[in-house]
Amino acid sequence: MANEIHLTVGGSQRKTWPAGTPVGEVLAALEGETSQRPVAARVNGRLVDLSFPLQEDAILEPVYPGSPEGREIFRHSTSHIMAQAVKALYPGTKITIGPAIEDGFYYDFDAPVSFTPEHLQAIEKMMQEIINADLKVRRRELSREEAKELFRRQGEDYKVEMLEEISDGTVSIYEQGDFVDLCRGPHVPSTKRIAAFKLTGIAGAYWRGDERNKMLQRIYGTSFESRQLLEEHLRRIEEARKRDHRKLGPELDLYSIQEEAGPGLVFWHPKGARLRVTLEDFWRQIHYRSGYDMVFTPHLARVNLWECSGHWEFYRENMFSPMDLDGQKFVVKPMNCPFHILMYKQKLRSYRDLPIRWAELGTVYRYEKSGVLHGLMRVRGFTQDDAHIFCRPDHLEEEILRILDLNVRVLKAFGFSEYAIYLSTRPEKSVGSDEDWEKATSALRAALEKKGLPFEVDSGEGVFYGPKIDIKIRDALRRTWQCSTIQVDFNLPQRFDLSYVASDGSYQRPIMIHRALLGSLERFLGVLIEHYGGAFPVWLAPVQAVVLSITDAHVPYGEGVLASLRESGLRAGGDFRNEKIGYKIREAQQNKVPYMLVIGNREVESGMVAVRERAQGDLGPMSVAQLIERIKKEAEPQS
RNA sequence: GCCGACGUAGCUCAGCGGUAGAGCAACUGAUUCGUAAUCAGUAGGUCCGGGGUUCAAUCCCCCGCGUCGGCUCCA
Repeated sequence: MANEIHLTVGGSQRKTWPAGTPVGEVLAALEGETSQRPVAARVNGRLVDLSFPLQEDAILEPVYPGSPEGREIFRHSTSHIMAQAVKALYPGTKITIGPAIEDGFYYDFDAPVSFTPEHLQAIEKMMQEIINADLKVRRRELSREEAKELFRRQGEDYKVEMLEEISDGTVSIYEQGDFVDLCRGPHVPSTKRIAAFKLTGIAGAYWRGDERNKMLQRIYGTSFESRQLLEEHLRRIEEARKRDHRKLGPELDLYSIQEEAGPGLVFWHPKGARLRVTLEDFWRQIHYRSGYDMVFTPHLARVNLWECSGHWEFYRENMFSPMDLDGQKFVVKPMNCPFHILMYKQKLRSYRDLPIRWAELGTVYRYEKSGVLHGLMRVRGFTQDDAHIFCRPDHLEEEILRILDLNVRVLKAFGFSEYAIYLSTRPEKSVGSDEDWEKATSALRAALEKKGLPFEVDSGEGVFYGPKIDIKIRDALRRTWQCSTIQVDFNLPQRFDLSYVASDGSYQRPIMIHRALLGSLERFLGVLIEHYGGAFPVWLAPVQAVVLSITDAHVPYGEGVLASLRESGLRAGGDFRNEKIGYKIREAQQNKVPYMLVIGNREVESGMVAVRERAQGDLGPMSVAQLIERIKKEAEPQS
């Protein structure tokens, strides 16, 4: 005799059902045929399969494929389908793990063949067959021992290894056709529910993410609840590809990286250099206005300095090998801090001198493993927009607040107003007293709160020498980039025995703050190229305007216009070649120059220029003075 | 560093065991033109580098270097 249970669906629908009814049946009866079908459900907040039998009164919420949870579920199911296809096509393949990730899923395999794009096509075909076969996805619970036996018989060593480490007595497995996987679920009820999928890439990945372990083969893919959404997603990837700074940068003649010179070493061409100079000028100005001083320090130092700082001990694998000079070892700097510290120590400092704020666009060299280099984003020589603040403990919160203030102002100038902020706290291995850590961490936290900046706490993710704030910016394609970092340091002041004379005549230890707002100029410029898609705003554009002559007869007038633009400080160029105007416009447009100034008979006669803006098109005639004023107004950084 | 793919003219790419080709760009000439490509001609290559196999290698094999996709790491 089945008991009756009461179910609440969608807040209002209360109904009575026989106990043991599967979730899917209840939802199907309530939803009718017309509405979107759920892929899973929440029962009293817990995610379950549609086959889950309801045994007690519950609040029932359907999970639809379009929701973030729904997507995660069917993507996870798609990864199972892929694993099934791979096992069917390539016997002997061992499966490991295959989760849903942001924008898709992957599955890691230990396979006897090494996968190529052609294999992916075959796998996709097989996956489609599995989907068309409408295989039911069944959940089963068994004891850990039974599961181990099951996977052992199938030769799934990785699953057995995983089971060894699971402490629960019972585990769940999911089956579809002849495929079985150890999995928590939930999953879609049938393979047919995967509307649109695509395999997107092959890569190596270490078993359990540990480089000492075996390298497995990972296949990436994605799936969506409709074909249109999948196509939209693929278009977005295409858009990101078009904006790739590694393509746009050389195309716009901004920079190059050359095999002949070495990997990860950047050459800034004239246009890229203009961009960088503009950025640096802005940066220096805003720092002077914010109470910083600029310093310059050497690129080399005796290895002893790095021994004293601790870098030689802890950071050596990232440093270029020392060079022998007159029997002494010198090292190229991977960081600027020890130099600023040496400058601090040049004289006795009074508490009245603090805080000292020293900023430097310091070029550093770090040995990065060859496989991690990536355009401008990850290089071996780069310039940090570095600063070190030496202050008293009672200054700390105020200084952090000032940094955050400056930080936000600088980022906003480039149109970055959305951040993901992380406060990282004390890690296991660290130096300094509990009290220091506590004070510094709460100063960081208080400053963030006062600024009203929302943040997440990354527990134990601080650097060994102190807590830190990291700010990631979100770009025009909504991708995030780590740029700014603010780190409190108890370690270096102690290692270098820094001190200041306090008001009572005693010697006290200053606190040091390391901070970078843009991070590295190379990376930041790379981010900017992608953020703007190469079409820099007028204030940054390496060339703000080009003068285009229609025929040779207009060249002298055009040269005059160009001269006055340059005279008034604008970055202007001219294209006076014997080419048709359409050709010149096309080229200027491809170079993403904000203003194109067309010069023909009409302009020569009226003493004007015909202005074309790269996005708005033809703006009509304007006097040169008017134009200069317009561009100058647009060229002021927004800070 | 690890796994895999790739490397042909400045760029995008074709080719293939018998000595390398296109389009765009460059250069020269003609054309003097009004808002995203005027026409014609010329020139341009250690086919990433080094070994090996072969009568013969850009092509096949091995070793490097570099790039790309990831992993690990990170500004």
